[in-house]
Amino acid sequence: MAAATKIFAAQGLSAPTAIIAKEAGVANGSLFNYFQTKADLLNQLYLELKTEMAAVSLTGLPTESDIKHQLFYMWSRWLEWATSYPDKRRTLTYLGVSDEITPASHHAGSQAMAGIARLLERSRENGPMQDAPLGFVVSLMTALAEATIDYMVQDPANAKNHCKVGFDAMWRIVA
Amino acid sequence: MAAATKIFAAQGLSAPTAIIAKEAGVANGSLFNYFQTKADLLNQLYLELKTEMAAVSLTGLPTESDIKHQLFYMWSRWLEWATSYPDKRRTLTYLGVSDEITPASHHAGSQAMAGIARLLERSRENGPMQDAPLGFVVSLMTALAEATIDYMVQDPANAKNHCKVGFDAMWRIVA
Amino acid sequence: MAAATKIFAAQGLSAPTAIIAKEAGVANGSLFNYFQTKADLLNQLYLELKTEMAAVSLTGLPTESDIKHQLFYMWSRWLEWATSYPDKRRTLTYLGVSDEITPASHHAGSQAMAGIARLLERSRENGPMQDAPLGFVVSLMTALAEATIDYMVQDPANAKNHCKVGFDAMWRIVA
Amino acid sequence: MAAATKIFAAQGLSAPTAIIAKEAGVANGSLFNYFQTKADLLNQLYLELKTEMAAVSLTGLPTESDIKHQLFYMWSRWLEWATSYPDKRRTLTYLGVSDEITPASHHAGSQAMAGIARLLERSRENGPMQDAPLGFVVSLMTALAEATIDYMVQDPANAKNHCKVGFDAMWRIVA
DNA sequence: CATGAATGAGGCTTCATTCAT
DNA sequence: CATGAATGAAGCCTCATTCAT
Repeated sequence: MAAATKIFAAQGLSAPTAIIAKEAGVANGSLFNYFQTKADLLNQLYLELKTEMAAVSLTGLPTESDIKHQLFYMWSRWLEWATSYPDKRRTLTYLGVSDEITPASHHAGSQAMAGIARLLERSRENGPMQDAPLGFVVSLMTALAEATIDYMVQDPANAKNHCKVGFDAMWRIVA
Repeated sequence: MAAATKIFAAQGLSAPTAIIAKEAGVANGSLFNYFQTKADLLNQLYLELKTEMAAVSLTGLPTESDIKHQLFYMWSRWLEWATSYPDKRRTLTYLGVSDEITPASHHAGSQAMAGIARLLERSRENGPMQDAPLGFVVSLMTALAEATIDYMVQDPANAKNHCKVGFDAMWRIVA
Repeated sequence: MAAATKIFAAQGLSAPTAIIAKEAGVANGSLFNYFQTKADLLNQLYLELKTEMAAVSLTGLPTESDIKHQLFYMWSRWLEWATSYPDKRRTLTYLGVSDEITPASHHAGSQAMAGIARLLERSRENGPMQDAPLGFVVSLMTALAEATIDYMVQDPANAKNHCKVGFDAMWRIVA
Repeated sequence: MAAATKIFAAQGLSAPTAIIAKEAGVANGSLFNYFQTKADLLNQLYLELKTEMAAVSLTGLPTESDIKHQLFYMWSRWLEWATSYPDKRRTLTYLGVSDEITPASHHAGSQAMAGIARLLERSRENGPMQDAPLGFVVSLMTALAEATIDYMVQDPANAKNHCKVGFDAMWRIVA
């Protein structure tokens, strides 16, 4: 998985399985002892990365603090993870738009983000988006996060500031 | 170009050039009389679609109205274009993340959006993002637009409403 | 087709398509411009050989002679064809028992043998097998022909005699 | 062996050894503790089935009866065995035409049929094929048996009748 | 400039066989 | 003697690109 993440990040999803196997230090065919198909590998990797991202973002959540602080904590961890593991982040981005990822995987991916969605649900209570579908709000937040990450990666010197600016923008949307 | 747009939207960028040629009603070799390579086709298509999108969004801009109305006009045209030509939009999305698109093309694509950027520049004057890099603000707006389009396509019955909700969110970000 | 016949006769149906292409003097991939699939090649070859075999066996049939002479003429031509083109015959034998050959091809193959079946139908009139299903009689005759061919190939010096002995045996079965 | 027979009958001789091992309930590597190579397995299986077939056909032969009755007894047992164990029969057919089976195995297979050949030898005494090579006569009989079996399998309702009709045809050939 | 057959490198996948445990 | 993960050669097939007509 680590090898695949690295190679996909560098070469895109069209990278040959042979390269991944070599990176992993195993033989060409060995890869297919673990994944029946390349598409299988893509789907499992998608789910793993998505799950890890969500899990990391919620680990150590200060549940005692007020909701804005909690949301900011989650947001920070998310963006920190994405900028700390650019390969994982880039690969996850590729996978998210790949047509090899099945609807089932996409659905499972959304499930993994349920915790984040719940946080957002509470954040928008009484806010201007209280009547919009929650899925819509999640999509907007995700889009902002992605755009912010891009900017942080592109201009690392001010990463922390961009992170804050992105969060404030997001907060203005929901609350 | 039209044929390529249609085929890429349906099959992804890995669609064979032969299929595109057939869709266009020409011989498979003829395609290479117009584009030296497949990557060439991708880059030209990217630029064409991006330019069209930007042009459409600004055509008929009510320059006499206040800035918020102008921004909403642009936003509406953009999202209307995207939902009216789902093939163009989907293909443009694919192209946007493809590693076949050269930095030069990406740069030219940004140039095409200069008009939109100018509008946004004026919108955020004195707003909470007045100090952020303009490129960042454009990225956030683009991300919101994409997410909103996705939702409009997914739930066409309430498309108009989603469009408005998305705009209001965007406006809260900048002004 | 000729190349495939030769190679399959020599190496069995598991012969690589690359070898066939080389024998035909074309590139590896060119084969797939003519046959979508290796299975496709097998099926088309099966039909071609079966049809040729049946056609050759009936060409110049002495329709004025009595039925036994006609049957012997057909039988002789058949066995002559098989021994003259051992590659075709061997490949046809392989194809006949391959599970790559579709039921549709088998059916079409039987159709090709309709002329031979008609001859046999007339031969068995009033004979001991007049009440058996015609298909059964055809199968028995085919089986005898195959066995006789094997013997002719194996002992070419007496091929002509084996041919006659085989025919007499067959004639005793039907008339 | 039983597992191999079943799997080969269902999937052809190209069935993976791993599937056979699984069917046999052993690890895929264990198969190679008993057979040095897959070809080895094929050859041993060929011999076992051929031997069983011949042995069954001759068990309980009514040696006191006249030769025609003995031949019919043998014929019936043969065809009964083939229709009772379609997997064994089908696998034996595949093996018979496989190029993995060595000449030595083919020879040993013929040896196993020596008893049947002897019966046929006596049957054709003074008959129309008294001067033909015995091997030829055996081949013709085998061919008829195979064709008859095919028909019995295909139309089981009249199997017994087809068996008798096939025998009568064979008898007319030799006596 | 159009055509479309030919090319051949390269990708995914299978599977007989090995071998350390 | 059993296991089963690992191997890597080999096969089928795809497809961007060329080029003679």
